[in-house]
Amino acid sequence: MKSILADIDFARDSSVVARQLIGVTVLVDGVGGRIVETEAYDRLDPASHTFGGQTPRNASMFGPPGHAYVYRSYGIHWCLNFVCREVGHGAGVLIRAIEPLFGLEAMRARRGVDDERLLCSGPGKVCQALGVTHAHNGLPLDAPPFVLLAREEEAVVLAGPRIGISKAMDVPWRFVEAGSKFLSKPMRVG
DNA sequence: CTTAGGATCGCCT
DNA sequence: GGCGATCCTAAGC
Repeated sequence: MKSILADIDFARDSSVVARQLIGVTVLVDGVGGRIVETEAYDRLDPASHTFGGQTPRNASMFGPPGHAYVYRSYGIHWCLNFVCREVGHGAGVLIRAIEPLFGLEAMRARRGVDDERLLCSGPGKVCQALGVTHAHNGLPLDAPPFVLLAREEEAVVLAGPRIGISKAMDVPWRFVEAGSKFLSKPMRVG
């Protein structure tokens, strides 16, 4: 495997970064795989945690780009975001699904399931499988335990509406790798 | 296939 | 008190 570090410009718009991240490999302590599903969120976006301004929970999303924003979802799950734009802006990319490639047994042990398709097919599952918790909130993505590896081939990316939100449903800021079997949900066709 | 409910935390009104 | 950028299980069609 080629270990070329991904050179993502996290200062760009989250929608641009979200598309560029499809096909990039993310590892946490050596466990991870190819990103196949992302969603973009922005300060001027009613569906974003940052829409209402800074709070203790979302503070790291207002921090420097290229760092992690980890939040607790529904009081139970963790969700991992990559911070975008500049300090104080409040934008990020939610990592929604990964194609498991490295550390499969660690993932199975943490998730309690065997089926590869169920290991990382959702934002909460990704964090459970990779061992991401609040302890990772605010950490830089270019230093351990994180590793980002460039994609080896161009990815075919489809865009569509985001999942699990009740505002800005028409904004097509969900990005998936076409044909992937590891998505949280298939991309609507047509 | 679809829908419903429970778990449970941070921030909102 | 209410509501999520969720997940799992169960039940109904």
